[in-house]
Amino acid sequence: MESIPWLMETELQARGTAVAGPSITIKDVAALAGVSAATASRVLSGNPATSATSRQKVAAAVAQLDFHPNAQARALRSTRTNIIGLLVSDVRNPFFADLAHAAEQAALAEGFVTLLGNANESIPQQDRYLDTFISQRVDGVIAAPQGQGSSSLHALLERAIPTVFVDRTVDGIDVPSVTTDSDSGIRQAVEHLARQGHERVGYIAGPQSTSTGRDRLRSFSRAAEEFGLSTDPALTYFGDFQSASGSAGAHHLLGLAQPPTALLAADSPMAVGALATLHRKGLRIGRDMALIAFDDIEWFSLLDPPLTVISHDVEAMGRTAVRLLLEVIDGQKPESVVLPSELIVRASSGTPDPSMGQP
Amino acid sequence: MESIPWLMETELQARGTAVAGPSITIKDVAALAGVSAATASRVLSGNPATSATSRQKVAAAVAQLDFHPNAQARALRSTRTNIIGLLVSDVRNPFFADLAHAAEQAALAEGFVTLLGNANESIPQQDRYLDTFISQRVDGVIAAPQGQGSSSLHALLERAIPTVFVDRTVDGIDVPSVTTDSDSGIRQAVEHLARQGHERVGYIAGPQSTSTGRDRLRSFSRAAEEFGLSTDPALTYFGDFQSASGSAGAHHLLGLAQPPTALLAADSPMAVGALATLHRKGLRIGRDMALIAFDDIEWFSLLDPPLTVISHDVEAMGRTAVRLLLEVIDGQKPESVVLPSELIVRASSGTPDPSMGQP
DNA sequence: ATTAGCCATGGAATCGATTCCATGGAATCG
DNA sequence: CGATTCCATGGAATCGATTCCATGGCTAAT
Repeated sequence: MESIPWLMETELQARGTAVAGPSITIKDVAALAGVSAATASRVLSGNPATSATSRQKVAAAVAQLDFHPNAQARALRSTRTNIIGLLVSDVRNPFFADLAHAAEQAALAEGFVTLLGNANESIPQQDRYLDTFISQRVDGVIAAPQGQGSSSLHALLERAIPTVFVDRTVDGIDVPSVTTDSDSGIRQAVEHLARQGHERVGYIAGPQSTSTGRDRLRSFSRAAEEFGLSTDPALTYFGDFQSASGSAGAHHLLGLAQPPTALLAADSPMAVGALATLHRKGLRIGRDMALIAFDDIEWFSLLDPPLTVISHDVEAMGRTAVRLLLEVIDGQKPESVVLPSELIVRASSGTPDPSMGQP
Repeated sequence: MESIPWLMETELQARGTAVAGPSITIKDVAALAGVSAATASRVLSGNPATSATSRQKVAAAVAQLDFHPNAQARALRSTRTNIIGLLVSDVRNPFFADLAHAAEQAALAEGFVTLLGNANESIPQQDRYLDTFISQRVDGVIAAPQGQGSSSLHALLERAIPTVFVDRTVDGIDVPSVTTDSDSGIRQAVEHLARQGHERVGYIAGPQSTSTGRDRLRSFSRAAEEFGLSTDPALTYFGDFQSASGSAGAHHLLGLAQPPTALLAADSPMAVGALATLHRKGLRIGRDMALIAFDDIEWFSLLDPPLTVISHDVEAMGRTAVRLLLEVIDGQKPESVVLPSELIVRASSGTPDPSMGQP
């Protein structure tokens, strides 16, 4: 048993604040255990070529020194970092918060830690993070991508860094993905509104630089036509998936010469923004103006009236993304997964107010 | 100009999916630029001891090879990782989502990336992450800690890893922190309720294993006494800062022999839970039962009635935490920062319904 | 009993960047 | 014009773990 002078607790305590000493390495552990660094390493990584004796001695030394292996050194040699990069657009959006939580927990269960990046719907910032992920030599990336395959995205794929897209995809880039089949939910929503007697439905679209923005708009247009709603292009407002654009969108649509009697927002922050505008204008939701949101959030059902939404299982999406990513890391080529969406009718989508639309 | 056969794009493209080749190192860059690795390294790290010629040649080589330096190797030698660890309890809580977003953006602006950990209000999971942060040799940690200084927390501090507490603190651990002065906001809220004529106010407390849970309860109790409200201990329900416990708390408090006429929840998820219970019971908020939440959230003002809240500046909290952390990393010993809180009166905190409290 | 085979072990090379140190050439000064 | 300083540069050591490879001690098989 050796004494390691610069580790003596008493000395540290005496100074009040600890001072960074030379950190403990596997050699210290090996020396204390009376084995070589190679053997200590084998014990730590669970290599079966170790005797019970050395396993026990190394474990004791690790505990006594409170040894925390240097992840950088390990990663450098073994080319595995046990880090995954998670790129979302904004964790303040509850959808991405749920997604990030689910992915992070699933990754942790598999021994990975998560580097989080918020792209803020900005392509330069997305690229900044992808470049960082490359430099960090992450074992894999889960991304909700934006745009049409930026240079950093190509750099990622050229280096064969395992990547899975989540929520969104990029045309022409063949990467496993976990997405939502927005079409079914939107179709149900439009059908539901048509049945309630709505004819002019305003659509607050997401940015057309995202696959979800495009897909949902296409689904909406197709369904509007199918169920005989107005296909007036003025009824579509292009937002950016953020709350302020929802407000602006609602404001714009309500100001049309022929305003809609119902609004459908392509994500929840924009729905919240639209809600705020409707409140400000004193419109009663579900009576003066119907509102349906894509994405369900716990408290949407607590609003008065409770919001009709298109719901999908975000937690499953995060979990599945991690599962697919692990398969890619493992050298497999998993199939993409498409999760269902469905309409949940609550009380914000009633029949149109006859006083609306007739100025 | 050399050719690097395994990097030829055509070959990669031909295979459809890229195959991980030997990755490009600084030696490749140096060779292509016709300088030594040492010089290339100096250029890359902005060391002034470089000639304009080599700067230009290295830059060209970096661009041509799309070189991304191996962060692990760099960290191993230089003992700086440019990674900070961010430990929160749950990003699905909008408060922590805002905090995480603000901290991550501020860190990015300073050249740091963020490892995110969700402790889920679980001490073992908190420790798991702190241990991981130690192993990753992060340059600093921002944590919303729980409990009374776990072993991993001490391990962190013994190693002199720069740490800043955010939102919460741990008694007896002297670490710079950024917290909210909950007391002023809670005092205002209680005074406001007293003025409205409430006498029995139910308090849905946070877990007493957190400093915020304890502080807010103490503030509430003190204010209740000061303004002459009932100090009946049955009016305090102990939740865990998560939504379900808010529901349970409201349910429990409403079932008392002498139920309260107002509820105050110590964080927003519990307020949402309480809201759900009130809805389910058909109670009109602000009329049958007043409700005030600690933490403001964008859509609280969109509820009907808009929620009275105790608000604080979460974005500033995240930004400040990063600033303090950088100061600690820089060897300084910054003062802790306490941010103010204030009551925002909206419509959920009206006068008590005389029919309540008399079964 | 002798050899083949297995297995735990330690020494040494390795991962990729940074940094210390010695060196040689140009610039500057007396 | 010779001596001194300055500065860009390359070689080599280094960070801390992993892993290849050779070795020696055992057991098992003939």
